[in-house]
Amino acid sequence: MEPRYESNEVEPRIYKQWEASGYFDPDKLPAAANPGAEPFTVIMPPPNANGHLHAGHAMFVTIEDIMTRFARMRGKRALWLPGMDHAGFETQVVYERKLEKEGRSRFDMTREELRQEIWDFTQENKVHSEMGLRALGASCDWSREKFTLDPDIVKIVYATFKRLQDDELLYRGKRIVSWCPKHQTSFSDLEIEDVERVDPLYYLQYGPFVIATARPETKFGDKYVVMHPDDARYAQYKDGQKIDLEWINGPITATVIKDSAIDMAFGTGVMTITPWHDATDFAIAERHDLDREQIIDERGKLLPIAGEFAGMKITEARAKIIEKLRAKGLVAKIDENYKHVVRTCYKCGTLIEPQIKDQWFVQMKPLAERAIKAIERGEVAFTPDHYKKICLHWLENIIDWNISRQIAWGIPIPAKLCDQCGHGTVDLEDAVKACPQCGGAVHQDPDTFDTWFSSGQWPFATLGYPDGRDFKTFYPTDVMETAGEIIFFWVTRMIMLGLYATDRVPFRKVYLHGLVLDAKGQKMSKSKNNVIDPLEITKKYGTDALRIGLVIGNTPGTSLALAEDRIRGYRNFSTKIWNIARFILMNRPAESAEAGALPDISDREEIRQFAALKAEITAHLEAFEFHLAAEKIYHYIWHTLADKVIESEKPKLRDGSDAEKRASYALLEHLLLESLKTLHPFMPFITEEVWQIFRPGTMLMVEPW
RNA sequence: GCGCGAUUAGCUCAGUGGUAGAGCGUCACAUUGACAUUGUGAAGGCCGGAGGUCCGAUCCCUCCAUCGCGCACCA
Repeated sequence: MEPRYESNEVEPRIYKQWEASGYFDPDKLPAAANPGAEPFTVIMPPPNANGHLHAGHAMFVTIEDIMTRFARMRGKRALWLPGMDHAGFETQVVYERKLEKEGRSRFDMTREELRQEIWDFTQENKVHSEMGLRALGASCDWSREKFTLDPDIVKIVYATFKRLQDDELLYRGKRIVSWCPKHQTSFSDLEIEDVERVDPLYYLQYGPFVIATARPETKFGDKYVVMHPDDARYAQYKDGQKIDLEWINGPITATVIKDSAIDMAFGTGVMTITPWHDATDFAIAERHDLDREQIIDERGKLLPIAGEFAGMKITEARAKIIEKLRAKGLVAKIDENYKHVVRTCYKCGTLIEPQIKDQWFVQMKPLAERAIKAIERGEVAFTPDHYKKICLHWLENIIDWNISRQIAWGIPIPAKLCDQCGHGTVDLEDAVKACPQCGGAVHQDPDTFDTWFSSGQWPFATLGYPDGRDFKTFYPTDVMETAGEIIFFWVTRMIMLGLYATDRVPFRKVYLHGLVLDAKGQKMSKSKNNVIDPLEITKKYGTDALRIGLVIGNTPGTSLALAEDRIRGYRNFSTKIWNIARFILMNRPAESAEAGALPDISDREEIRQFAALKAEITAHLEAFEFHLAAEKIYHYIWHTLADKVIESEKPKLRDGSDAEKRASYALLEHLLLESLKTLHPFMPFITEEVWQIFRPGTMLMVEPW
């Protein structure tokens, strides 16, 4: 053996050997020959094909690889199916930033040009990410790799879309949606971030009433004045009553509306409504069948209805509008310290401008009900357990899902829209030539799907639902391992869509890991310049050191501070293992290579002790207690095998009889090989390398656990 | 507002109904040894606060505090 362990030499060599062996493919495993072998399936959360791997990827690779390797060694037909995500909106944002740096803009390109450029961009990134996963030791089956834009995946997504329409769970309609004026697209409720702010609250004189608003710039079209039906203060005003009054740009006639959504305790208990730009107001307008007018355009600028303010951005218009209202004597008072919550784009922080738009919505309640039942019945179990409650709470309060996005990069929505009435018709075969509603001419829906609509179908789509052989063998999958952060975006939707499409849960267990933070416990971000590149750590200390460093001391669901010190400590552990192996090999009796040459040492106390430890570790792995399993084998190898057993055998190895020497060697070799096996899921490279030095021609990855 | 999580050694975190553990750091001693180091040992914690259950609570229950995070259409 070399005096030093060179991870940079060993790791790529070992990985190639594994890959060449074919054992990543469950059909080529020794277990495949055994008809009784249980399948074990993990579908990889596909990394976004828009950038490099980060520390979070190293975390998921480590945990999923541990699960997969453990299952494989236990004789299961282990499948870990890799993939890459086109990541619609996320990728388009990344690409737009790139364009911006080059002095270009997506608004100067056709959709087709943009799509082609982003396609090339993702294909390049995909290769980087795939190499990164290999460097991290991922024992996934590359022959089954999927991309979310693969034609077979798209076909399955389309079939689900159609089925949703046939089952009347899909509708297209003018609904108020969350619109980002910067990104020029609508979102679902999950892409919105609520931010607390302090703004002025303006009390405006509206005829005989005083209304409170934080957004005077939306008030141009306001012609309904709403109050609670039980409000004694306004009992004199009747529902539907007309009132003439002077408003921002001249006299108007307002109509009194009584609606119990009004909070009598807020402000004056009276408000005017702007249904086009506010969800509450929209709901009131729906109930009373009121007119809706657009005030603000898609870029966040005022429309002609604003008169002299038309064309202004809302932020600059606000002060000027208040100035004018003040001059007209319509400002009753201003509360400068009004604390409220505003909705912003999760990506750019721009204020969300609600707009009424025609979008595709999935009616979620029926889907959520099935998911709730499945979770309550324990058909899907969560680690850590408290995520169960979090999921149920979200599912119980679910709202309809807007799955349309006004961006080029994504799966095109297979539908035709009517030029005249706007009606939408799902059309998978390009067969719809006229609007079934009014007979008008139709055009292709220019929108794409919310990327999560397709990712939500990932477990069954990747396995070739409904007829694929893999689907029959490997679905439902065993575990979905992913980041706790995307539980609503992804996990709950996979459960709902999986149940909907296949009538079965997509996975039996969900394991959620936390964030990987920097050494100081801060979230990594480019702006803070504290991003740790896992591949650099790997080069410096070895992948094995990084992997076990991500596992020990990390419980499911909690975040982990990644300190380089710790990884260095585990690099030292690699060195320790190497030296243990060297020492034992140095003491190998000359003839031991021949079978049966070593004495039987199975009655030694050390053997029994190890067997007991192994049983504990196995139980921890079954229970997803990877941190305990890893710490126990780590501690055993260093502080029992090296510090105690080897030390106590040294005198016999040096001065004992031949028989004693051989017995000592047999004991140490047995304990080392068993330790390597137990450590392999955590530190696959060094364990494989050392194993093959002792057992040439065999492969630890497929040794029986 | 509702909910969830956290609070344990200097730091980062495990853990258990029976006098508290790891890694890193600190200190002392040893060691050229299988060990770009390692070994032996030490210091260091009223296990956030207050009640309760129990023979016994860091662990279970209640309340509180602080921090973090979700969810929430009050203009």
